[in-house]
Amino acid sequence: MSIDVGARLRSVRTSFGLSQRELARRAGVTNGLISLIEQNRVSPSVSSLKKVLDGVPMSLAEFFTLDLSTAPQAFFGTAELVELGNEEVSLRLVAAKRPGRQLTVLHERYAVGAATGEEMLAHRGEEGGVVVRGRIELMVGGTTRVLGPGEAFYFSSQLPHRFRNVGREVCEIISASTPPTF
Amino acid sequence: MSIDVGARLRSVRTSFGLSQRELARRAGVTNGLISLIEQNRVSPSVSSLKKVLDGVPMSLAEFFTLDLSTAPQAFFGTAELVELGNEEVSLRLVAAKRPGRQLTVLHERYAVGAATGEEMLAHRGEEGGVVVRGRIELMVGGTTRVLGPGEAFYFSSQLPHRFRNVGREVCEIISASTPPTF
DNA sequence: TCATAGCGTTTAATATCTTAGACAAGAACG
DNA sequence: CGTTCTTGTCTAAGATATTAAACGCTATGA
Repeated sequence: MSIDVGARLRSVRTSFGLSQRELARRAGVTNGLISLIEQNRVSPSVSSLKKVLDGVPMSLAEFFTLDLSTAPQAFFGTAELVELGNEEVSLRLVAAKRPGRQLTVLHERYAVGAATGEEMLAHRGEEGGVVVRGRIELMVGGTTRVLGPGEAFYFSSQLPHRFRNVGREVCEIISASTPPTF
Repeated sequence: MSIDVGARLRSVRTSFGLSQRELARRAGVTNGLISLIEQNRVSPSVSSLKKVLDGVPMSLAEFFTLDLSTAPQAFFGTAELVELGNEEVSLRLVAAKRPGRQLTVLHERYAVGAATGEEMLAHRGEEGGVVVRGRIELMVGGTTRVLGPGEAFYFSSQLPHRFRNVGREVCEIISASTPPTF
């Protein structure tokens, strides 16, 4: 069928967190038009569709290139995270199935005494994160430091690094790295 | 008044070698509408623009992604070929600067008056080649040109095209096909 | 020279889009 | 409980897109 412009526009608008009236105001059209377009009650002229998209903003090329089937999931429940780790170190991956992902976001959980291994890790890219609970010993390059809740890290992954839980309780970290390693 | 829909459509139509009436017939609209759109006298509705593009055929995404400034070079003079071979085997590379090329070259021979058929060819992929001997008339899109020894061609096979030997001797060309067989 | 056929353009009538404004439903608040 | 936001929807009137048919032009050929 003829390109579901309505669904595309609604998807775009809501993903930007805009109401019909707010988008209409930015685009210089009426809210009623947005409504009619989204219901496919009318097929907008290219010029008015462009005006609408200018309010987002988004180009016509991007609009028609959108793949609705791969509507980016923005929120993930605990059960929707993919478990990648082992008994000692739990790695819960966010947005695992998202194609073309440029980030690896992990919810890491280290058992008492657990570490990322005897060997130092080293790979391309950068990574960073924040400690949520417990205490983690982080070695980066030649430097070692123990981080507690609220403290954070960010370094080039090419530097040899290792994580180790030196506290008396489970340690949790939220981390991100690029390019995606998982 | 950005996004020159009229110029885009005219570029697309002529590159496919279609008249306004022929495109209108294929698309199921009137020739007058094509004319008005190409002059930017009206801004077509998305639905009618899609109908028009269906007659080419081309998707809305491709249409709005078109880069009018970078029209791919379709013809190459002798001086525009890049010499890659040695004394034993001479390799004159066609469209050397074209990125993402995916071709393998073949050898064809046309008898006097021979052609690839009355119908225009159109298929996926790309093709190119060099005339070795004789003269060949090549139609690509809306353009026709007679090529002689040393001259060459390279175009997207989606553009309607036809070869015809208009000389008085056998014509040899080195042609290419896609996807690459070697 | 006239006739025919093709081309892109233009115009008047019609179909469709777009606006302005009103409507009903839901949420926040006193 | 109302009041006052907001949300998306709907409708009649106005603006614009689209059609059908004609125009002027160029080329071809009898």
